[in-house]
Amino acid sequence: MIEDRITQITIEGFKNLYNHDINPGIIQIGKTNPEFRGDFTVVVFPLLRFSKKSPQITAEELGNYLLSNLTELESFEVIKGFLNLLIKDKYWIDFFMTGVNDIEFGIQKIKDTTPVIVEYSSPNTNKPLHLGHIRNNLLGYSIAEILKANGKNAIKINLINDRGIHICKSMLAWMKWGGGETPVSADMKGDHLVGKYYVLFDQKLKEEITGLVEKGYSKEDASNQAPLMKEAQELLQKWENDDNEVRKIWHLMNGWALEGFDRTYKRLGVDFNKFDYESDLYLLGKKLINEGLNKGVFFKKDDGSVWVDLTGDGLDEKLLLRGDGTSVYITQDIGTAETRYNDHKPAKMIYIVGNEQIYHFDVLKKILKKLGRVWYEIIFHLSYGMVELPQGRMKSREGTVVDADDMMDEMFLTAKKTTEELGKIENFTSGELEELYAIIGLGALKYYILKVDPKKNMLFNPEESIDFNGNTGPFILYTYARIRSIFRKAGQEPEDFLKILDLNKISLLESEKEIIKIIYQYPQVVKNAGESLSPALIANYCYELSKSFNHYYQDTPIFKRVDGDTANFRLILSWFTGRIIKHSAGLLGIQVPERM
RNA sequence: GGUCCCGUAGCUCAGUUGGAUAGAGCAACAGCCUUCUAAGCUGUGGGUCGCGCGUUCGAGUCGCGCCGGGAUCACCA
Repeated sequence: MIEDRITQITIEGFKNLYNHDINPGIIQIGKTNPEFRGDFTVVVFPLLRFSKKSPQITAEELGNYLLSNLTELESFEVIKGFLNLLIKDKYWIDFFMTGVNDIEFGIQKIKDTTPVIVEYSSPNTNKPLHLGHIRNNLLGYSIAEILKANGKNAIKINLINDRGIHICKSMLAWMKWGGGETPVSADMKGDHLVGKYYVLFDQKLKEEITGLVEKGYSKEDASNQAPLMKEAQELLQKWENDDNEVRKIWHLMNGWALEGFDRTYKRLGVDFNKFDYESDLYLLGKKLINEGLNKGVFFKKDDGSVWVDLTGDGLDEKLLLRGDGTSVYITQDIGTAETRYNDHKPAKMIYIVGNEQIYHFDVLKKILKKLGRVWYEIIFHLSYGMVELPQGRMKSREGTVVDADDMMDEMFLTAKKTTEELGKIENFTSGELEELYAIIGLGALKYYILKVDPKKNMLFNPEESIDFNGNTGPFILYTYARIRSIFRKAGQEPEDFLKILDLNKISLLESEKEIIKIIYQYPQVVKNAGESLSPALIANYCYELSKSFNHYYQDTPIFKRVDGDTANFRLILSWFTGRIIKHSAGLLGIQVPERM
């Protein structure tokens, strides 16, 4: 990195010019603002206390020192307290040549085999996935890919929340009113069928509660004593007691839900290294609760329920086990964390879970700490923001959710409609078109979601379809397709041009240097994205690069009407750009088309 | 009420560890296909970075206090 050289020689310069040893930390090197001439800018203000001279003079003196000691430096210019450095084209051309020959450009070559666990998706098996889950899945998948590009051993785990009172509700409704309906008989995806009964349960329960309230019960009593609620709770106890009949139905309905999820995952293009099932792990949590009781860090109330007192940590008392002995959510999370730690000894356990559960993870870590699990510190909750609709957040039970499968259908149709309107379907087979629509539709959706900073809430308006122009996924795909098209027209593959590439006579256009400089940043962007676990950085970068290329392409002939060496260079520059677009899109889980 | 997150153009979002006159896209308007894909490119208009005080040579960025919005504090997950 040339920045490191600038830093190093600046330190040297301060020693020679002013006889001061300065700390590399205070040397600020940034990109030069586009309105000025230069590639990098050294901000001299923080250095004045060492030079004891005015900003102008200090910058001049440092500039001259750099000019005679940094061979890559072409010239410099001082404006106010800013020392703008212009780097020689040769440096950029050399970088270009090295990068283009590095087939793994941008990714970390030093591999770290210590596992980093990324838990994401983690659906409940009582209802289908919605747009919020899509955000979760895309973030999880992308973050794992970004970590891999940073040389980490990312392990993707999906924890299936397949037990609990919510599952029992769907089961109960199906047992009572299902009439033996199956996904086949109903011609419905399994997860949607199970979800249908979850909603039905809720409706019937509400009716019961209303009835009870009319009879004079308080709202709270009515909710607690509604027969359906009691039945669901009994079902949960039977389940925990391994009741054969209950387990059979549970197995059946979970199977439907999981089969449905599987199809959604495949279509969305996400995958996992491992599936954990809450039903397998929740008992471990109970064991740890006992350990805590024995150690005296938890306590039991008269009704038999188990609690932990976190008031000393600024939180509240938290329930760990119900009075009837059944587990709650956090019970199994304690067991799961312990198992994962023991099984993998990971450097980090990243949980991709919505920001509504910040408190939950706070509690989890504090509990593990109380149990003496010092590794609680490796738990990192990536709390992403909600996807909101114009009328507020999505609510499954109120039917204000955007279903994941519907969403993908819609994106596919929009892609189809747009492509047809633009008249770009000639020379495609119908199979190729299907594939193209899927790539474009999903690309638009994924980019739309991932370009937003994960921790921020985001708005989705179903009335306005996701855009295909401007700062969008299709824009990026289009740029890639354009580049591929160039090679079809040029008649040879990039490697053929690379073989005969001669850069000796090339002088860079501003727009070419601009693209090379953006490519130059790529490894650092990948690194930043890995450190901050933010696919948004990759998305914004990919857009920036695409935009820059489109600008270039608009008024620069790539291989027509230019001499051979220039054409070779421009072709290879286009190829390199395309490679970075494809790679960065890949980190987002976005595929690119050969044509569109 | 306690804790946490957010507030940047009409809308959706960027804005590196504090640096130069705060950027994109959409929407609006005006242009550009006889040359490699116009899902593109160029231009115009649009801002009290919620408000105030402070730290600093310098604050959208850091600190404190307000205002507004959201999340959470369940024998829900």
